[in-house]
Amino acid sequence: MVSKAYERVYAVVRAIPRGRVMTYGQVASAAGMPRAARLVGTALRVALSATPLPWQRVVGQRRPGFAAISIKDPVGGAMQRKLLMKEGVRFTDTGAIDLTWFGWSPRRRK
DNA sequence: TGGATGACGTTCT
DNA sequence: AAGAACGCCATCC
Repeated sequence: MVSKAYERVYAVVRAIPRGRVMTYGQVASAAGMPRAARLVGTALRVALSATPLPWQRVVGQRRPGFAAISIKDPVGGAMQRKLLMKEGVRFTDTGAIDLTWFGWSPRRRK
């Protein structure tokens, strides 16, 4: 049984289009929990073996306009990067993602 | 019930 | 500029 909070997180993540990404904080806000960014990470970790989900499209905000892989486990992190590159997301030489190109705002829907 | 735990984010050194 | 320190909050034990 999955909690209500997690269900909302999953709903937001499922709405991220292929080739775009959202930060944990953005997902939390969109799910109605503006300050629960950490919960998003926990929810996705649990979801790995629970429900099919484009979990790779959620990344950590590093500085305004840029995000990066935030998974601690190096193996999982490498897999996420691989999946994102495969769907067209480009990484800078320092491993950052330009949110002005690949960021996604569920409100603006474009 | 209470304290520990992060796939976070912001602020302060 | 890099790193430590907090604040956050649903779950876990």
